[in-house]
Amino acid sequence: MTLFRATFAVNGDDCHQRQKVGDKSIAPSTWQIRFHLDRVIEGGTYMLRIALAASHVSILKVQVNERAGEAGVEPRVRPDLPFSAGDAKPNQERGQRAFQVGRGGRRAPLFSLLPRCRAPPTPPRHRAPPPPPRRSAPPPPSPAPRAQLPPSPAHPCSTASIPGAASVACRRLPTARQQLLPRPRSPRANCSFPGIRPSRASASFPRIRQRRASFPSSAQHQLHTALRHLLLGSNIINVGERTVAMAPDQMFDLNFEPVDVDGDDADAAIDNLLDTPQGVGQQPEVAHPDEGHASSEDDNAKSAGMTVPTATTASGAVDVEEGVEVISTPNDPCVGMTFDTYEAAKSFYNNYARYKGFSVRTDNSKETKWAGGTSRVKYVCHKAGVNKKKKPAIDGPITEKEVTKKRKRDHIERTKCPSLMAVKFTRSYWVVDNFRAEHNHDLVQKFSLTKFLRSHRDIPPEEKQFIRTLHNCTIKTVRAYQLMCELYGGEQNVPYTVCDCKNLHKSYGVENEEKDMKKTFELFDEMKKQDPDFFYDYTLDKFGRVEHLLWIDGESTKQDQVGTTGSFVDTGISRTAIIIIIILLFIASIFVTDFLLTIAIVILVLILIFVSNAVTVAIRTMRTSILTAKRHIFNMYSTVASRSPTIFIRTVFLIRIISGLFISVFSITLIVVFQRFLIFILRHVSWIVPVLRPALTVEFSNPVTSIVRRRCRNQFLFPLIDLSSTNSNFLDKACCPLNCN
DNA sequence: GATCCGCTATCTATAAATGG
DNA sequence: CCATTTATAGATAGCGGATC
Repeated sequence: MTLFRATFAVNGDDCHQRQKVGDKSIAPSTWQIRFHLDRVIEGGTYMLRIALAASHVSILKVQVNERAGEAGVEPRVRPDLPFSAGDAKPNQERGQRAFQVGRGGRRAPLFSLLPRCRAPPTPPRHRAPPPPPRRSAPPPPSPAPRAQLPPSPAHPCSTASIPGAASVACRRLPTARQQLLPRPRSPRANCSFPGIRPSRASASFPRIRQRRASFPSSAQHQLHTALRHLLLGSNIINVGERTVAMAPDQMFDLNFEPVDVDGDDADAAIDNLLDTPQGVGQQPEVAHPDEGHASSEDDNAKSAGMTVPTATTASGAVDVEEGVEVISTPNDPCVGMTFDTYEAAKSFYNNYARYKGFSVRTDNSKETKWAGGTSRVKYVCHKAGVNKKKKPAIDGPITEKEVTKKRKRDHIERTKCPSLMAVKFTRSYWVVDNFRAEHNHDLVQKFSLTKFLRSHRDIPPEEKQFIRTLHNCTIKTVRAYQLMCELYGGEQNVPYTVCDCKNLHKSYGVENEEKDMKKTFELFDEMKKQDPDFFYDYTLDKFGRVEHLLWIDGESTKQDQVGTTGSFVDTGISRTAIIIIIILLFIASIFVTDFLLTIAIVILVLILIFVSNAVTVAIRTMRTSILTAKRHIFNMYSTVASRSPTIFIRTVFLIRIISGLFISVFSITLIVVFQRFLIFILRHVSWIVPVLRPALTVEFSNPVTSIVRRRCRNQFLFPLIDLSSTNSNFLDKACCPLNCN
């Protein structure tokens, strides 16, 4: 039962900020969450789950049962739990516990503290042999026979939250039946090793967990320890002589009776709940020899001063401490290894490849009739095969394109690398039927650099959502990436590049590409309701797309000051431009004796000056009077006037040319009257609009290519477009009365 | 006949250079 | 810093020969 879930978009202002009390003093703010429970089980066990994001040194203080101490109300916290020095500061009065995190410069890693959704566990088709006992830590006895019943569908995890927001969620303790089910810890069950016990470094090397393990350990360990004590201390784990925990993937309903589990599982449950990588911030776990190996290559590399991953590290963890990378050691693939899906096989091989320092691609796949689809897939090193032959040079004259300097591109030189892993479908599962480990090229030795390899670059879904949220909050792409670097503890830990963020940002624009016109017209309709004089019209091309768009706001005709307000039609003419034209005419008459040539030169100058000026005025008008929101980070002038010569404003063109010719003969007053007369005609003589529409509308693009139009729409109308999700109030801002401040 | 293997052509998605 | 462009990687399918 999720009681509260906060997001930046909806309630970003609900962040727990300090409050000013009086002039100088600052007091912390407090959230109080009340659980309205219909049925409370006395002596039951309930779990409070907290996600915390802090950018500075922060103190988390949790108080449970504020009525503790009152008559008939028992305090539900254990005041006798020890706290590690530096990890937590107990304040045990009235059941309070306070923890300080983020101290020492390193900030609490964000995502490692957040709950996440897990996919429903896939029942393994091919069961792994029982693992032998560990040497270092013998496993506890199995509490109950598992996997006797088919796994129940996982409850939809509703605890996923937008990063950066606090969330409080509870989960249901497992029922007796659920305890008999295989614990969906990881995709490890999707893989089995013939003759080899499945290790934590096997196919259970989930990418997301591996990535999360790359957070720095110090602050994470602090918070982990703090929350661990909090959970252990607040009657979560102790019921009688047994400890109580929850299944990691089961929702916790406060109205269900809790079920005990053994202490080790409780320990693991909390580890899983906190989503903290094993061993991070603790003594590195010594891996079993079966789990990996420290090859002679590694030793050689070490002796050569290179940083190599070692086998004696935590599972899946990569940390950077004083320049030394620490990662886990996945098992090598071997013939006979089985997987549920070929995607799982690829994921496993990809993780192995990242540890080794190469990238993976799919070489080819074959289909057979009996399999009903792909039956064999071969994954190879990214340097397998040979580079494509370049097309032979075309005889003939050298074109301009060939002369133009070509871009520098990354080039992967394929070396016929023999490394591969082939999996074959055997009617029930996928089995590795071929594996070659040797490479004929150098591998990436430093683990943190492997993120640049193609197959290892990825932005996890939750971080995509986070970046999108940042983007909607006007945080630029590069800034968002810098933030992620900060959260990861350094750019070397971020599993993607700033270029990936840019491309992700670009994809957001593509999503809205088909919505912009609809949103624009909705906005225009709204504006028309508020401004009865507002007028707009449009034409469609043969494909039904908006070809021309015209709008006139009501303020344009009410302003006496020509040239500073108005719409695309009423762009007016600036007095500065008039002076310039008179000077140009004077100069031209001095140096050019031919009358017609003089007129031609003047017309050209007029076009250049007026069109440019008109666009400038129109852009300024749009910026100040219509697009009132703050998300206008685009260079309209360069878009319309400089970069797109196909775009011009016919209306302005005609009006300005005619006006400019009149300037040399008549007074400025006549021009103003003429312009206002045109506008009056446009607004009040209905039949003239369709007649003059082609000349009175703004040409946005060549309808064939639509590139210019898309560019113009993306930049010019983008603030009107992205109305989804977080900026739901943007429309209200944009629809405020025109020329409002 | 089914399968495997190597090679090539074609298409698509995208990384990243480029210009404004 | 952003939108646009474009070369490239990767995916896919097809073909022919070899092998079982």
